[in-house]
Amino acid sequence: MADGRQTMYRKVAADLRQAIAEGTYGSGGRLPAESALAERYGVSRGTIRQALAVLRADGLVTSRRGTRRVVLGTARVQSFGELLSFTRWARSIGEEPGGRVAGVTRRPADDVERDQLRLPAGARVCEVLRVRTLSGAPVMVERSVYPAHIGELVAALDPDAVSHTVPLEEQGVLFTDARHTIDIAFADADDARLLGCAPGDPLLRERRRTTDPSGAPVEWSQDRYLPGTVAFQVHNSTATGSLSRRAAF
Amino acid sequence: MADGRQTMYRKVAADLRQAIAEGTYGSGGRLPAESALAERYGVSRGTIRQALAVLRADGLVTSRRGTRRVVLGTARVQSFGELLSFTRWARSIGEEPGGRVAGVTRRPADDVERDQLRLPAGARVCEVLRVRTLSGAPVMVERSVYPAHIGELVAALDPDAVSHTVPLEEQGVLFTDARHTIDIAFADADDARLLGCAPGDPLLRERRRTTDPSGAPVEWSQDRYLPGTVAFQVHNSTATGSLSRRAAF
DNA sequence: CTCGCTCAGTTGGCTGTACAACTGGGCGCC
DNA sequence: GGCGCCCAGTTGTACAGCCAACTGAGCGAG
Repeated sequence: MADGRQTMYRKVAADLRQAIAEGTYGSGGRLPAESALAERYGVSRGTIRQALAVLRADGLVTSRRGTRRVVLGTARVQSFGELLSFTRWARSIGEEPGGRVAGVTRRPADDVERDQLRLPAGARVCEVLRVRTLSGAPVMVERSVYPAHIGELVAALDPDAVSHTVPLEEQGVLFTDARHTIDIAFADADDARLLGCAPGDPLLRERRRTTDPSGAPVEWSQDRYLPGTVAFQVHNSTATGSLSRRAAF
Repeated sequence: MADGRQTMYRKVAADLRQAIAEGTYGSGGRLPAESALAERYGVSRGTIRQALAVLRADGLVTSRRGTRRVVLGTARVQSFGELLSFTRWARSIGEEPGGRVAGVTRRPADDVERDQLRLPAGARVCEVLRVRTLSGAPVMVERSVYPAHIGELVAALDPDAVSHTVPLEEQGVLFTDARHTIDIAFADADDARLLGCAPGDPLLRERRRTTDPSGAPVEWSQDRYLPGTVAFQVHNSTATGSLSRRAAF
């Protein structure tokens, strides 16, 4: 998963994840007890519990007082980076990502943008309009709005660059937290032209605000996917929840 | 909420959540150190860390080695129950939920249903078709498929009952984990008739598989929302992730 | 045979300790 | 003034232990 930090609980979690994926415990089967795992890996029970919390958050196992953990499924969960970057995501599923910048505009931030990016009145932003392709076919239109200082870095990138997030991270712009809102939008003239659909056609919309390690917003993006190209999947439990349904009126 | 189990870390988490919502630390402000919170609440640092992990999962605070935690936002996150039950969700946002059963069918499970509900070949299921309303206006069509033994309980419910999940839980059917897949679907004849739209109109689709504490699937449901009525929101970070994007081809 | 009780096994919750890794500000040097 | 180093403060990781709460299976009484 490209996360080089090798701590014990990550190693244990990775090992258990692989064992589950290989069907070692079966679907609906039971995991060994925490104490047994602790002995097997030569670590304390606390470390095992940390590893299992990761799998739990990924929706791979249940956990309930009194009985051993049960395998829920073998779902492949993407790392944060794969979710954030269209390029990384496409490569992780074996598709060839592409993209073309269709427009860069610098202008004062509107009210929504000032709120989302936590900018002062009068601040300027940089908006990048891009169409993203899989194996050459247009799939998604991306409207990313950056604060001016980050926008400069983006604008300086090679217009043909497939990925923007990767070079940004190399220049020290880190993405660590994101809030996603998913609903339906209808294609405007730009969408229709870039995606090859008709104006008014429905698109799956993901709006995303991303923040850096210090909690400062670095990106406010709106991605619009052609129907039938992607779906979003979330795991959720009484113990761990990050999904909510919002009224849209 | 409605989670009566009063453990220390839950109390601390609830208290901090409220303080954040009230703006005590400001947006972008910094939380007290774990050790300071431990002293304030009279608990160990481990318990504080457990409480903060909850807020972190909800996307309320960052956390990074070396510096104090930063407030990310005050987003209201719904409990698992509010997300699972249309009725509870509607009430939590101050709307009056309604519903009407438009059809109950008992039949052999198809391949997808057998896979999702982990049923043996030849098993039968019970499908309930319902239209859900907010303040009388149709908003969503729900197609829920239950294994036969649970389907009997559902079919025995009052047809006018607003909520199905609440009485089911009272009868000992517990919902603890769910996997949601969100994309676009197009209205069929039933959808159009029940929602008052035209066949072929786009709908926001949420497919959901819910499991009980032992990991056994109890429900496989497909909900279709009229555009503009709801949006789904997810939090996500390098540390915690349960959202993924899936190819739909 | 059935019901209820007991009990070993298991996870949840909490404490305390120690050290590692990292941040940000302040201080001193140039 | 500007630069780099150092250090106090803070969170991350890991260990060890204790008890509570709960489950499921097995046993015994009726």
